[in-house]
Amino acid sequence: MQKNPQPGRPRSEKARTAILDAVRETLLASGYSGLTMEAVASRAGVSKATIYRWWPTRGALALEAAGGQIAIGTVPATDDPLADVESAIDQLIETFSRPLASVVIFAAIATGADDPEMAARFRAEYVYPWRVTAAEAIRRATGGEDDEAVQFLLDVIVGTVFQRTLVLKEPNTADLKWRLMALIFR
Amino acid sequence: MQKNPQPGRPRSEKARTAILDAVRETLLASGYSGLTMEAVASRAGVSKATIYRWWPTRGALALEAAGGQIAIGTVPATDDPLADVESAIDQLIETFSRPLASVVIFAAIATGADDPEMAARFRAEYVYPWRVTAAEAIRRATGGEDDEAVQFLLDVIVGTVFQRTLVLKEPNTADLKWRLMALIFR
Amino acid sequence: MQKNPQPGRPRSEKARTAILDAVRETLLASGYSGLTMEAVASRAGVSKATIYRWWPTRGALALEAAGGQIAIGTVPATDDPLADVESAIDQLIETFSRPLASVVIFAAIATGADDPEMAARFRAEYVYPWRVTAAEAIRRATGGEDDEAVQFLLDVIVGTVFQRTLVLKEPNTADLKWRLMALIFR
Amino acid sequence: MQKNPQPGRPRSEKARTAILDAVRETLLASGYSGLTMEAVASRAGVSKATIYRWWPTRGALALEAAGGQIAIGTVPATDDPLADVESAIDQLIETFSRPLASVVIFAAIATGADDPEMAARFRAEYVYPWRVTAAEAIRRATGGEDDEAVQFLLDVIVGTVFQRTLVLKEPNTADLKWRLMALIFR
DNA sequence: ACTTAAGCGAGACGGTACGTCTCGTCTTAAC
DNA sequence: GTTAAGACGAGACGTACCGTCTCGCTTAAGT
Repeated sequence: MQKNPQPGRPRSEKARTAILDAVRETLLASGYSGLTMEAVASRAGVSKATIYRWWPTRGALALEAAGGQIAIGTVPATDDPLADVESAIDQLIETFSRPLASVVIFAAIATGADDPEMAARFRAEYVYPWRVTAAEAIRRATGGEDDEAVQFLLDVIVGTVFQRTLVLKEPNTADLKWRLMALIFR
Repeated sequence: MQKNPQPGRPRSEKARTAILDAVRETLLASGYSGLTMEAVASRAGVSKATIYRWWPTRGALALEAAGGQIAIGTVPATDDPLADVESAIDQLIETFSRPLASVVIFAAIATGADDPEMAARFRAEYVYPWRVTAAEAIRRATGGEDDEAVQFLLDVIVGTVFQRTLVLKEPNTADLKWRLMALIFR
Repeated sequence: MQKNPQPGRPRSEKARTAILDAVRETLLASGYSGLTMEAVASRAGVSKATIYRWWPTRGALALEAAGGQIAIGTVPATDDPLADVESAIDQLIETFSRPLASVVIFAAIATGADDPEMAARFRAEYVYPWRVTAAEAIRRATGGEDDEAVQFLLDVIVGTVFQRTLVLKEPNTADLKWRLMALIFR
Repeated sequence: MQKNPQPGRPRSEKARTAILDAVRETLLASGYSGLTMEAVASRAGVSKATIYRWWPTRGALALEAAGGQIAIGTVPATDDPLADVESAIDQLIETFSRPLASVVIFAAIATGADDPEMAARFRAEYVYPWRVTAAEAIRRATGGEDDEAVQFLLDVIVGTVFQRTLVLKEPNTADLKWRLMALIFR
């Protein structure tokens, strides 16, 4: 027999969905710089106040709207550690190739300059899970490197893939995985 | 006996200097997002029209103002190729550690999403010279790898250093060079 | 049981009043040429957008702000038609002597060169009512002149009073009415 | 072997003419509000500084450029004083009908609000000569009215013609003269 | 059924910055 | 010394978004 946990009109799921859809459409159509609150409100048929009631900044909005697209998948632990590392690299490349990824990841990194909190949240929510499981795979594949060495290899992988796919927009990702594997494991 | 090469009042070197100084001060004080044309004009004691007369966008302004800070130095070719590669990595780390570098490089990358031309100019002017000479050093140090392999190694170096120093803001850069050297040459 | 007749936040009467007051103060202090949107906004403690939301041009703003000062009063129809014509002339002289009248009437006439619509609105709203009732008074006082003759006499009255009080800024208006009465009625 | 009476390059008559022509063209094409110094300079193929060297304001410029069009002709003194008054009214109507007159006279009056000096110069140079000779004609035609009465009649004439032709833009000026004559001389 | 309280749309509000325009002044080299 | 060219500081233009606010109206749960 619980108390009314929240009196009043409940949050409109319809508005929430319309807003997040509008954010995705706007990001794809106009990029992060075109993601204005007014544009989102207008496209979603929603009042600006409703957006601000639930998301403090457009960064938070973009992050939540694109969440499903930018979360890097975790790496399973099979009994073939090399295959697991391969799989970690695949996850990374695949995520970075998604339509919204480039837009939102750039924004997250660039906004990080002004707003470290958002950058931290981005990493914690969307990168960290992959990082932990990928680290485990590398540790096993390399036969027990110390943590610093593993973290370094993760940075090599992330940095290189980021550079190739997002900064240089190199479309050919086929040999990227093999080159990285060869580099790391002799 | 040449004709007047440029009629009219010549460009004021004083205004130019004041503007570029104001840009640097503003970038350091308020970041790229605080770099408004009005702020620069006001700090430089200059009219907005004068800024727009010479720079079309704040991106161009930031690039020119920070130019000296973000140009990665080229790599000399000595008869110790390994030392040359070390030197290339040093140049990169040292450039990325300069006060303005983080701000402007993030901006260049983020703006690149909207304005590929600026990203291209950034690379051509400030990165490419280093890249060419660093590639040559790697080629010699590795005993004549093919170009694709060399480019890949450059991306590994740039990506890793970018990731470590700018994205993760890892202050400890001491072992970064040695880890990269060890990774590449065995 | 009516529906919400106007959705959204209602117009701020405070802002409206502050703007119109600021317009009047600015007109008196700096004339029509000093009536900039920025000056009004600043003096009224209001954003420029709020002004533009409700008035399309500074002309419309001046007209509305000064409306009460430049509307020429209508002429009552008593059973002494000569007294009514006198009263019509008095109204005119009195209106033209008000503090804002000179500034705004000049502006309305001068702007009329570029923007006939504003001149038309000025006449329709602030002059026409007087003109109709004054015409009726003249008609009765002259014993039924045809309309063209009456309109001509109105132009004589308006033109002469305008010339004397506003163009020549002749302060002595005492004999103006009597001279006009004498001219028109022998 | 005379001394150089004025050292240096003499004033370019060509530039002067080009400027005044450009002023007239601009006034006709864009009205007084379109008469910007930049527009005149550009149309005349002349530098702005050259304009400012010789005319202090655009008002002075307009007045000089349009001078020939807005000077009201003087009234001859024949032995038919009534005909002379008629002639005075004709001069007025004819002047007010010239292409540039409306534009410049409005400007002179409107600018008069800010800059009384210009209004005074306008009257002294372009209206006063007519006014003196017209006053003389009226004095003779009315058999020696006192000066105040004559000045009043002049204001009636000027005011009425201004009102009809310039403010109301009434194109039919045929009966205007006769109505004024009838009003003044019974 | 009635009350209460939050959610919602619409849209006005004070601000800030935008990029453009014209002003009147200035600085140069050519004439 | 005057000219054309054109850069300059100043400051208003009208527009776009910002984040906040004030309305009247839903929409449900608790009475």
